[in-house]
Amino acid sequence: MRIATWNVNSAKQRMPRLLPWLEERRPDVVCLQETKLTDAAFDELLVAPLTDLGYESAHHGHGGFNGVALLSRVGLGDVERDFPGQPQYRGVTEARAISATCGGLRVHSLYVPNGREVDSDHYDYKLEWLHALAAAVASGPEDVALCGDMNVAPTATDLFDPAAFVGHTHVTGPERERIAAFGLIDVVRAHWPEAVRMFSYWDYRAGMFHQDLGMRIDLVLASKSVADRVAAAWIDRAARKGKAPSDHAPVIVDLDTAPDGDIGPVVPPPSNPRRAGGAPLPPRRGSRGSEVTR
DNA sequence: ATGGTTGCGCTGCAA
Repeated sequence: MRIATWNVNSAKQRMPRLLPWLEERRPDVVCLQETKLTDAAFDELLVAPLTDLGYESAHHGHGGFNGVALLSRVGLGDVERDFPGQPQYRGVTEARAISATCGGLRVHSLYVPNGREVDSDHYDYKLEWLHALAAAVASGPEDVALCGDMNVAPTATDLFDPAAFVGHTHVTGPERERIAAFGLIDVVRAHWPEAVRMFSYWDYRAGMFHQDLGMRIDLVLASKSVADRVAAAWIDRAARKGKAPSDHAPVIVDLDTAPDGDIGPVVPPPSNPRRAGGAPLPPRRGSRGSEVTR
């Protein structure tokens, strides 16, 4: 079962990237953030093309800002908008969380508040929001994956230059402590413990992507029961390239055998015909191939 | 350069 999460920065603007990406990567469960749509607009724009691709979907949004969605081809049960005890910002409950049971797993699509400045009410809101989410998740099912834009870089390795972030949000002790307090496993980092420049977000401005000056703030945090099933975990950096990208790249996690031994939906081969069929790579430059050295 | 870009929805604000 393939799970993906992607902050699309407007589902409407990203449709020309999102739909072909779904066809190419074939995720079974997709968590979207920053759709910036109302539920009515999501229904009008996306439900028909998603149905054609085999997805059920659920959306939670008020338009303008925020907005989260779940897409699934492996069931979409017990959909919940917001979470119990979710804090408000200045009297408003923002559309930043939706969860459902997909393929036997409780999946959350989350858009954690940005925090803006450390000395702001938005930062306090961010910390409260993460604390309340941890309590809500702790009282939920054991098999869980929190997927989304956490707006926290877990460690200094997740930043292009730690010195550039001193005094800013996304890197402070309290933010990182709230992420750690979930007691869940950051499955991409667990899969690539030594990787550097493994980013999921690059600011649109000043050629940050071109210079590979990014951050890893889009995470899949999973219970050990789920993390033990991870066969692959990676950031789809190619989706940040080209025309009209989001400023975030998707995160993709493949789970192998389910706990009951059912292998579940099999991920089809890539649609790219040049790669389909497993054509052998050309020999490496300087390779002697199978020649026997005398 | 107190900068840069994108999106929303009107004009400045959020990211």
